[in-house]
Amino acid sequence: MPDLDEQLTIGQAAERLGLATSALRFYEDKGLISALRTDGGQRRFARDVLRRVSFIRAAQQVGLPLAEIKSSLDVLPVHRAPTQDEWRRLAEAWRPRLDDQIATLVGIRDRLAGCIGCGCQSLDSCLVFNPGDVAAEQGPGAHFLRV
Amino acid sequence: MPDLDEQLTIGQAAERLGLATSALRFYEDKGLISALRTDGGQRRFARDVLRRVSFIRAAQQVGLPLAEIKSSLDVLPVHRAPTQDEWRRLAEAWRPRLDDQIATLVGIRDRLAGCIGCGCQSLDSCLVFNPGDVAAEQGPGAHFLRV
DNA sequence: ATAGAACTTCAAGTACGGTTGAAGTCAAAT
DNA sequence: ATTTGACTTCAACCGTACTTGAAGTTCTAT
Repeated sequence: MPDLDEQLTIGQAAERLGLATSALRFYEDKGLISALRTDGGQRRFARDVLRRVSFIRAAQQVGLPLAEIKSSLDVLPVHRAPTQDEWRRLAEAWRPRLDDQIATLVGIRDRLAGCIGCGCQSLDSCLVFNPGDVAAEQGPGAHFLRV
Repeated sequence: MPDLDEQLTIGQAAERLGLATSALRFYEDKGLISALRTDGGQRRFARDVLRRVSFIRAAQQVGLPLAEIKSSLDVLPVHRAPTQDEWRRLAEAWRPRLDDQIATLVGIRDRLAGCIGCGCQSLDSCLVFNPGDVAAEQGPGAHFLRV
C-alpha cells in the first residue's frame, strides 16, 4: 500500500497541523497552498501541504505578512530542488528581520531580568524602559527599547 | 525654567515617539495612557507618556495584545516606585513568552543558515521545514519549527 | 440504499490596531 | 484682532487574518 493515504482530506490536514479547516481554505484562496479535487469536488491535499503550512507558520513567527510569504513560497518550489541561489535569497531576505527581532527580544529579556529589585523609583525613571535615555538625540522614531 | 516644557502636546509626543497622533488618542481611549487637559480641552501629556508608550511598543514586540499590555501597565504604576514583587510578577509573566519566541526565531535562523546549499531535494524533504520529522508523533498542533 | 459525518461555496462577520475625514475649536504669533 | 496651524470629537473606514453560518453536496460505513 504505497500511496493510499498519500492524499489528505482537509480535515486530516487541519488536524495534523493543529489549525481549522477554514484556515486551509483561506490559504488556498490566497494561493499559498494548492489541492487536487475528487470527482465530487472535495479537496485532496498532497503531504507536502504539511511542510508548506509549516513554512507559512514559521514565516508568520518571523513577522512576514501572508502576501510576502506567498512570494517566498513561489521562490521555493515544491517539486523542484531549490537551487543554492534560491536558498541564499530566501535566507538573506529573512535574516535581517530575524536578527533584528531576536536582538530586540533578547534586549528586553535581559534588561527585564536585570532590573528585578533594581530599586528604580517609577516607570518613568526605570532603565528597562529608558535605556541610555538617548531617544530624543536620535531624532523622531521608535528608538526606545530597540537595543 | 523648570517645568516649562514638562507638558507635551499630542503633536510633540507623537513626534518624539515616531508615531501618529491618532495612535496616541487611540491608546488614551483604550486606557493605556492618560493626559491632562487645558482649559480649552486640548491634551497635555506628562513626560512619562514617552516611557509608557515605549513600554507599549516593547510589549507589542513581545507579542502581547493591547488588552494585556494594559494589565501590565496597571501593575506598574507611574507615580509609585514599583515594588520588587510587581517587577518580579511582570518579569515572570513576560519571560516564558520571550524565551519561547526567542527560541523559535533562533531555531529558524540557525537552521535556515545551515541549510544553504544543503542539497535538499525539495521543500517537502528539506530539514529546515521538517525538523526531525516528528510532528505526527506528538499529536495535533503546530509542532513544525517550534524547535 | 441510506444515514450521518465531512465536505462544498459564498457572503458576512470578527478581532485587532489603528487611520481618515468632516466639522468645528484652540493657541500662538503678528 | 486676526490668522494659521494644531488641536478637538465622532463615526466610518482600512488591512490583515481568519471564522461563522446558511444552504446544499459528497463520502463512507452499514
